[in-house]
Amino acid sequence: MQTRTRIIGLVDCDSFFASCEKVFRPDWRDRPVVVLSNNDGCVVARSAEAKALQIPMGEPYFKLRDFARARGVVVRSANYALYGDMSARVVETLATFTDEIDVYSIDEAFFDLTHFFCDSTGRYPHEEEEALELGELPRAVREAAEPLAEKIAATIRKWTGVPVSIGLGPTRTLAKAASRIAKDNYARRGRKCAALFDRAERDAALASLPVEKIWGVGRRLAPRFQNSGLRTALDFARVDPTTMRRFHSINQERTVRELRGELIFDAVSRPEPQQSMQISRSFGETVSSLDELEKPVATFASKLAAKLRARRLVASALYVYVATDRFNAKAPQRNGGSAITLSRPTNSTPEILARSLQVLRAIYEPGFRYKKAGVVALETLPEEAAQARRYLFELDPTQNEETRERDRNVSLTLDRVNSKFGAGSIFFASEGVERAWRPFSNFVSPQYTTDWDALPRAS
DNA sequence: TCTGGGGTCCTAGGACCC
DNA sequence: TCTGGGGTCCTAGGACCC
Repeated sequence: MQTRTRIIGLVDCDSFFASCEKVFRPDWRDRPVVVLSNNDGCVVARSAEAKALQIPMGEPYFKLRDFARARGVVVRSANYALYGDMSARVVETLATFTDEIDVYSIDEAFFDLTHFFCDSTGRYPHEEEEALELGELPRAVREAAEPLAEKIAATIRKWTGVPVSIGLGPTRTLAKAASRIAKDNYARRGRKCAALFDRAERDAALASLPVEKIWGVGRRLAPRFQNSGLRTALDFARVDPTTMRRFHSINQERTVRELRGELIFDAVSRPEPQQSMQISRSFGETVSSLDELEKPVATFASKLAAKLRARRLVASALYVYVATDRFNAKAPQRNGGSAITLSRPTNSTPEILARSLQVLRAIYEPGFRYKKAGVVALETLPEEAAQARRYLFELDPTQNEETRERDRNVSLTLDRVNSKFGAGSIFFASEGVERAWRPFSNFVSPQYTTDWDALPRAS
């Protein structure tokens, strides 16, 4: 049975982090810009000019430094406060066109335009007059959808300064492929959008897309497909779905179906609540003693609790891990971690902090130079769900209501002060004042949009 | 000083049960 | 005598995404 073809779009910001940096520095408009990961470790975003210089994604900065200096590449440390705020502006602009949006990541959002083109009975005009195959649209609709996408892209650019590409298709996987085609062919076509509804056009486009560029085919699987003669997305789409499942897994079967125009991943609804949340960092310098290791772990635990509260979630369990430098082959290696179930789901800072340190003390082993640690909240639940559950279970006798109330108040005060005076204004002594582990961030731009003192000046 | 951080889903295999 | 078949739950590991 064939259901009505949906019009699914993907807004994909071009070189997002690099573009955000350029918005506030017009003088960098034509310069290569790269943005580094935490700890100034490796390249995570490259402007078009930087890509033209063949700087690879993921390149460690220490390998790039001399080249960047010689070629006038602008190098920035990641500034997530800025990118998060710019991302919200892009989504707000998109929301002026449609309510049906699923923010997929900091630089991508899916949306649905089906309702724009259907009449009051939910049908497309002229749909009966054309013999439509799976994933196809009536010609008139097809020809109107792409200009609308162009308009959305132009509006986002105008209102936020961020350049975006938009792909349209009957499924998420095809919308994603279309956005890539729009990006790859922008110079030649001069358009920021592409659509894959027409069967012949779709086949031609998929034939030009290498198999490793398919959404859902990564670094490990791509060589396997190539070895069996599947070199393009079109080759891939032509494999029988059942065969694909037998030789690979249900994920690859779904990808085949989506490339054929069959809707598998719904466009806008992803109702499942988040299941885990973590804070982890590599350290600027290795640390060895338990005493020193407690500071970053306490800091991550504290940040994690605040992040849980911000999303109105609680954690049912915690996992704490520590690791040595995996790139240092000469140093003895250790990866240790352990989980602990909380007596009751919580997002209070004092409790998460104390329990995290308890786990750390249990897994700590002396004699290693630790380079990284992380604290993970597991089995996260919405606060309301946890609230409702309280009445179903016995209260934990080891912790009375008074203590919980006090912890809640401490957490609320933390949030208020840090929101008013800036993140990190107050913190627990166990987080430490001297932070040898603090990651490097040597080239960070101002918080142009979230800090009054950093507003750009017009002169 | 020299290589990021935060997520999701699926599968295989073991333990255990009838 | 001689080792079925099916189900569930859990965990570790691998794959993917940005």
